[in-house]
Amino acid sequence: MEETALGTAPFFCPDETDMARYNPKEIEPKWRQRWENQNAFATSADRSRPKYYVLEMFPYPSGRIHLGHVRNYAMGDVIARFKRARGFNVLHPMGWDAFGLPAENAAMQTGAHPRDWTYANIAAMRRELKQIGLAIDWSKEFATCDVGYYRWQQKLFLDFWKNGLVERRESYVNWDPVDMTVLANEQVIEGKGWRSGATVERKKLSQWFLKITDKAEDLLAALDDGRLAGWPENVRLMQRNWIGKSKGLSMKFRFVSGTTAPGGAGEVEIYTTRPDTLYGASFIAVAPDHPLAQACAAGEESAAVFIAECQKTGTSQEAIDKAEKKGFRLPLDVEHPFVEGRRLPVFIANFILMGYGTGAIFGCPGHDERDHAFATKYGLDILPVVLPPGENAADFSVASAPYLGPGTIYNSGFLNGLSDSEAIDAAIAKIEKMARGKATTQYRLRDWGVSRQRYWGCPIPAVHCARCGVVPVPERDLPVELPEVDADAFKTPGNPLDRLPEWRDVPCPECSGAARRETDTFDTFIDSSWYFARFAAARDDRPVDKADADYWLPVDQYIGGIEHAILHLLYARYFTRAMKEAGYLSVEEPFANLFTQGMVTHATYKDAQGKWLLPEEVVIDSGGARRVATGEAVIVGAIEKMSKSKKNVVSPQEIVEKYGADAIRWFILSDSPPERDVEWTDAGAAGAWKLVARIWDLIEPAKDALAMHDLSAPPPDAGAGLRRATHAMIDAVTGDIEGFRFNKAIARIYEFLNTLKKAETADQWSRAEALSALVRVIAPFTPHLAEESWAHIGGAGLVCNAVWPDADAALLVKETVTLPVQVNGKRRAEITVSAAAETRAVEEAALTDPEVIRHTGGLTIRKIVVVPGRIVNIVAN
RNA sequence: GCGGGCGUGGCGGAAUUGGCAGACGCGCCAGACUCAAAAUCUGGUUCCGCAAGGAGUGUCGGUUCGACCCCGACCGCCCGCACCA
Repeated sequence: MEETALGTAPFFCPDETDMARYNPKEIEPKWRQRWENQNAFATSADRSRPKYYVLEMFPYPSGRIHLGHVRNYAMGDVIARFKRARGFNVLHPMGWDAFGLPAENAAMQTGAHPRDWTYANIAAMRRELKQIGLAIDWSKEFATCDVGYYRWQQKLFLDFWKNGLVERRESYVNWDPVDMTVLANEQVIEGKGWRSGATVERKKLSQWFLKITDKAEDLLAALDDGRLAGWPENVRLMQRNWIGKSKGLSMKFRFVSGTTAPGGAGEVEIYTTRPDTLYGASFIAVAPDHPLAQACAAGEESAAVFIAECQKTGTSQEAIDKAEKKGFRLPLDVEHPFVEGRRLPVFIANFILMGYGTGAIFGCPGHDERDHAFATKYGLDILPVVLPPGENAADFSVASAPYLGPGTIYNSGFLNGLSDSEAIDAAIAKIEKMARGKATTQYRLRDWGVSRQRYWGCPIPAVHCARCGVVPVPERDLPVELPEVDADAFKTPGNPLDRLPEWRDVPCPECSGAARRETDTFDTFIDSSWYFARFAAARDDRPVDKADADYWLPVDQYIGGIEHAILHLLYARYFTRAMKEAGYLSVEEPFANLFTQGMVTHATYKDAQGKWLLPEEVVIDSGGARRVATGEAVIVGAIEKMSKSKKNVVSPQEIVEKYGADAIRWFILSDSPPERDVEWTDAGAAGAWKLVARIWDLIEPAKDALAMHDLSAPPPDAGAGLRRATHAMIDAVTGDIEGFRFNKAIARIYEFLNTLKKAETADQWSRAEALSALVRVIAPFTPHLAEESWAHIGGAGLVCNAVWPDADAALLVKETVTLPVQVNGKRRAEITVSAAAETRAVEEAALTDPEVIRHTGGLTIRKIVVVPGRIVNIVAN
């Protein structure tokens, strides 16, 4: 791991003298109290103004606010405050994604009940969030574990069920054979159960599914038809790949006469996206779950053993992909459809997935990575059938590696000479003509399994009756509340709900016979798939109020981590469509604009024994990194995402305590582009504190400046340099906030501070205008400082209610421009010309410049490139 | 394994999207203030070179009057992968 170079200066910490300049500890709580007293951020019922719904992904109540949260909510807060200042009716709510596994883990470890643990965390985190000074309408707050929320989720599920969006079927879970419990992927560490250490197996359970694949086509179409124009291209691309639409061929291979498939099947159906490589086929492989494999296993012990072996891989895609490619030769061969007499062996293979296509493939080792590895291992033929452009058929080989690119088909009978894409069409046409298969469309997307065998989630409102089957809980019986359990119940593996007969055993809603409740709870992704609608349109008697939802949705700006690019965002898009179908919403896309922010990182520290150390245990001075307590040397490791396991976490509370909320907000937005990772450094936070104090130093002598100068009256000196700088700053900052370039907005503010400081000779009117603009543009970033400053210079009301300053276009126009002049691409001189100068005049000015003459002496001028307003390049030799 | 992203001074980053590479901040250096230090203020700060000048945006190659930006190959790091949220 690379050692990290860090500044060696001792950390600055403001002392009493500094606090006498500007004391956030007194000033910040004061303004937060005023905002609360005046209900400043309450969402207005006034529908005449244009609305703006800004939402950050709501937090999981893990216990403490971390800097990632601060970054996320600070960004949303800048947008919310900015849009308020621009006259929008802003909705900016906050809530808690409160169900989930960590609460049960905590129960196991500490004996605290998940409910108590969760609500205590919410209370602590709410307190911490409020200290950041967010412009949030707290009256909208809810947690997904509130019965008042999840009862409406149950209602939505029943509606979806009625509408045919819900299905029950079998699927695999990770099973810990020692603890006898279902494991989350997260609880599987290198193939072993996290508590028992036992090798995890796959086990089939009957589970609930939402049929997201039915909407795959529209979920895909919306990515490209402009409905998601406000989303980053990379997220749309990831979703497109995740949905994974492919056009291919489903076709049947006949078993060679003489070999009989168990169960009597005469053929096996495969799916392929590369029918152009059919002549390169050298084997057939089926998934371990394929009926053919299962049938063979029934009569053949060794096949059953192999299949059982395959089941010992976890359920995650990564685990399946990375497992060594293994196969089991079945006593079956198929006929090649085009080549008389060619026989292909049939295998069961661990890398074939039953859930995709038909669960069977033909292997073409010459042109597929996995098939190549498989064929090499089992000594199968590797035939090249696609010739790359520019290659010679005699020399080209795929013996050592497959060729995956485009090319011309050869060694392939009637397909010879066609391009790969022409050959796909030709092969499909031929197979269709032979009545052996047909062109089909496949999606990689699988249906959404929503059952979880856990306590701390929303109960699924269903009852299992031996006579009536699976029966929905009647709406009058909603909510199905989570029953009370002892905290001790979590120490026993498995789902406590299974062990509560008094809750579990109920009469069937239809026949009143003995029946059992569904004891699975919902995937917490469901909770987060409609919370935005509930924020906008909560009512006590239904999931959402249609009129409110119609006014507020879609969310105008959604902000959250890139780690949610696929699952959460795709599920929310699906759920919105399902809610529209059930008559609750009018939109199908929940988030008009999406911004994905980067992570907060920090250097990692270890002691000589390799134990992780907290940043607060480490001091960095001229002697390098040392332990505060003992003085021993500390190893400085890589800069990584803040995580508890590596202890590279900094508590926002400490920073707020030390420097104030404005400083933490300013720094977290200033250092990196919002979409990129930001490294937290104490020095950076200290720098932000200095900035806060510096702005106050500038404001302090200007008491009542706004009262003394009537800014609505004409300025005394329209062309003054300071006025130009002020309006250029307003223009730049406004554009940067709208474009989510907060770091650049902040750089512009710094630049303006430097200008303002130097403009000591400017008239008082222009200075008042500059300060008035400055205070209003810093308000979204450092709201407490802005309020204090606004009051000090005599601004009317609260600055959070003040209108955003307008840039005067007349002051943005430049009269002259300074152009660099290059000679043969190297910058040699600079000329200043009128902004309206003609190309001829610019050329003239460039050629007569003494530096240009010096560098072109003795050369012939071949060409002059003039890019108006940008650059001049003289080509000479 | 598959999918997505990133790579620019000592550090975070900027570059109007093909037009002055290094805005702004941190750090560092020098000066002012101070008995002194911190804080504050002023100036400097990509590298090599006294200078003229030269080199330079992960590496190699290409397109162009002109490339951090576009194209090709490679190297390194990070994120996601369906039961973590």
